[in-house]
Formats: sequence, structure tokens, C-alpha cells
Amino acid sequence: MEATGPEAITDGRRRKGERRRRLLLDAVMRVVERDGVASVSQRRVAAEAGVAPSAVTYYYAAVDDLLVDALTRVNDTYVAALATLPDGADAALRALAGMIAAGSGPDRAHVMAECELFLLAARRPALRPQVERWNRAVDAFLTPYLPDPDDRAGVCAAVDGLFVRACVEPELTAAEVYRTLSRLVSRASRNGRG
Amino acid sequence: MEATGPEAITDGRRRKGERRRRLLLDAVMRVVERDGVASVSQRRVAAEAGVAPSAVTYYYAAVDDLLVDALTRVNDTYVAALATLPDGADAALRALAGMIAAGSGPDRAHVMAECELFLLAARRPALRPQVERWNRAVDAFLTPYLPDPDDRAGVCAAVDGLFVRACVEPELTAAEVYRTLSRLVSRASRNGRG
DNA sequence: TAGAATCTGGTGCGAACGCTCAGGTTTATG
DNA sequence: CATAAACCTGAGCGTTCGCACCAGATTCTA
Repeated sequence: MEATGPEAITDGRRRKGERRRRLLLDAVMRVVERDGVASVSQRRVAAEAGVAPSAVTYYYAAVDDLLVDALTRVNDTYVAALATLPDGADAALRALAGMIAAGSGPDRAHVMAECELFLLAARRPALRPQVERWNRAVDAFLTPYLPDPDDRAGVCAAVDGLFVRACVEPELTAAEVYRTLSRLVSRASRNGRG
Repeated sequence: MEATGPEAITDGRRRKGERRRRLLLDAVMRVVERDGVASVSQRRVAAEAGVAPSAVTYYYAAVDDLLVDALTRVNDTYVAALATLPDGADAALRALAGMIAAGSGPDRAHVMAECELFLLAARRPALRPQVERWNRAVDAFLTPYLPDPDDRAGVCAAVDGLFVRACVEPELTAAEVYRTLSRLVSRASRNGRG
């Protein structure tokens, strides 16, 4: 489930299977991006991946498992991206704003996938650890700038809210997101110091 | 679409239709609450409402229209609730926190419906005005306590984020939400004055 | 009371769905 | 080379779906 470590797979059979799995997950993402999680079906994914429908069933017993795996991967990328943001409050916030506002740009569909994942987690316990992982990542990201956990709670919530808003309002720009974020952070921290 | 005013309908035929429509929308909400928006279908709604499937088609040409109408009504209630929150920053925030944390209580499913329908707006332009209406309502609610629009932007985002979080984390309490919110508001406003 | 508008429920078509399964192919291993 | 593991697929079963169609009941208007 988590990002698979670099334990090189020597068995060619398993390696092929792993490649295939990735192929399917990519197809899932394309379907999610184009038509939403609701229209993810084994047949559609199979068609998107150029594979027989039964191949999907072979790797994932149920469509649910497919979704869980796909969204886990999305979360992996976001968590990883959070960890590699530049240092320094301003630069970091600017980069984060860029990530969020991607929901209004070419990667809009991808951000929407992340949002849908979150909501899906409300109904699928299997996804909750992923959400918690995301929350921890955001919290950790903010810690250097906001030492007080209660301050971070508010800003974390705002980050989530901005993600959703970026999906719904395509005209939201990175600059606006940045301004909102920096206000939130600088005020809280300034107050924390004072 | 908007909350229908009190223009008394004299025509008994139309009145009956209106009653019927409400019946269907209530059924939609129950289905959404129980199984999510994804499993809203005319047949299911019809069964839930104890009505022939064709009745759904009669009132709503497509299932989409049904969902749009349902979200609109949910949003109506939330916007109305926002407008009637008690006066005074503390009491108002406490009440708002209660609304949000309902996502962890008995009304969890209902709050989830609101969240899902909001995300739906990202794909369905017909729903965007509703989201904007919600945003305006939250903004207006905060205005007395946060005169600066930029401050409100962050808190608004946090409110949305908290809604989603309440859905995903059932153990979130109203007290926690209140603490987060009041921190956010008081700090921003304190800074605004200084 | 006649006629128009509105409402209702039953039936059915074509499509998509999840999932199963028997059997075929490739790859690693002893 | 034999054996087994992993991979892959086409066919198909049973279900659900949206939507369309329509005959008849109900209700208002004139």
C-alpha cells in the first residue's frame, strides 16, 4: 500500500505483474481525471489500459481495491511533494500555493482526484490511514513556521479547504492562494512570538 | 432552484407535484446519506420514496437534475442556518463549530452529503452558483468579526476544510472545532487591530 | 360536464456493470 | 526437461442501470 521501497524484484514474472499493475493504476487515474471516481469500473479501466476486462479482476478482486490502491498512490506523490518543498517560510508557502492552485490548471483533474480520495475515505475505512498520513505531512510541513499545534490545526484545515476550492473554482490563482496562506501563517506565527 | 419563496401555489395539481418533488428529494438525501452520491439512481430513489421509477423520470429528465436539485436544497438549509446563528463572536463560533462537528455525530451522513455535493460542483457547472452562494454566506457570517477580506478568505477555507475533516474523522468533537475556529478568528482579528 | 393539463405506474429495450471460471501462455526453478 | 508458479484472457451469468413509451387515473379550468 505504502510507497514500495526499492526492494528490486528479481523474478521476471512478478516484475511483469508489477508493471501491469502500474499500467492499470495509470489508467484509473486517467478515468478519474476525465469522468470522476464514480465512473471507475473494471471495464472502463480495462479499455483505458488496453487490456482485457478480466485482467483488472485478476489483479484486484474488487473495483474498490483498485480505487484504494490508486488513491493511495496519489497520496504518496502529494506527501512526497510536501516533504521536498523549498526551505524558508515564504518560498515554501509559495510552492504549496502552487500545488494547491494546480487544481485550477492543467493538473486540475489530478488535484480533484486527491479531493475525491479524501471524501471517499469517509466511507471506506481502508483509506483513512492515507488521510491521516496526509494530515501528518501537512502538520509537519507547518511545524517550523507554527510551533503551536493549535495554530497548525487551523492552517491545516485551511489547506484542505483551499484544495477543494481550487477544484470547484478553476479561476483561483496560485497568487491568491499564496496570499491567503501567508496571511494565515504570518499572523499566527507573529502572534505566537508576541 | 433557489429556495422557493412563499408564493402560494393555488393549483392543486402543481401543489401535489411540489409535494411529490419534495418526497423524491428527501429520498435522494436518504440514499446519499446511506450509500453516497455514487449510488443515486432513479430506480433506487424511486424504491426509497416508494414510488414507481417512471415517476422520477417524470419530474427530473435525468438523474443529474435530481442531484442538482438535491444539493441546492441542502445548500439552502446550510445557508439559512448560517444566517440565523447567534450574535456575538464566541456564541456564533460555538454554534458554527456545532454545525461542522455534526459530521461526527448523528447528522454525519447529512454533512457528508453536503461535502460530496460540493465536490460534485467541480464537475457540474450547474452547481457552481450554489457553492458561490455558500461561500458568500460564510464570508458574510465572518465579516462582523473579521473586517479584512483577506483574513476572511483564510478562515473561510478553514471552515470548508473542517467540514471535510469532520466527515472523515468521526471522532472530531465540536469543542475541538470550536477551539480551532476561535483561535483562527481571534488571532486574525487581534492582528487586524494591531 | 367537457376538455385540457397534470400525474402515475407498468413494461421493456439496450447497455453497462461486477464477477466467475476454465483454460492457455509465459517464466522461474530443481 | 518437468513442474509449478505467476500471468493472462474470452466467454458468459445474473444484475442493475437509464431512459423511453404509453394507457389510464386524477385534477383543474371553463
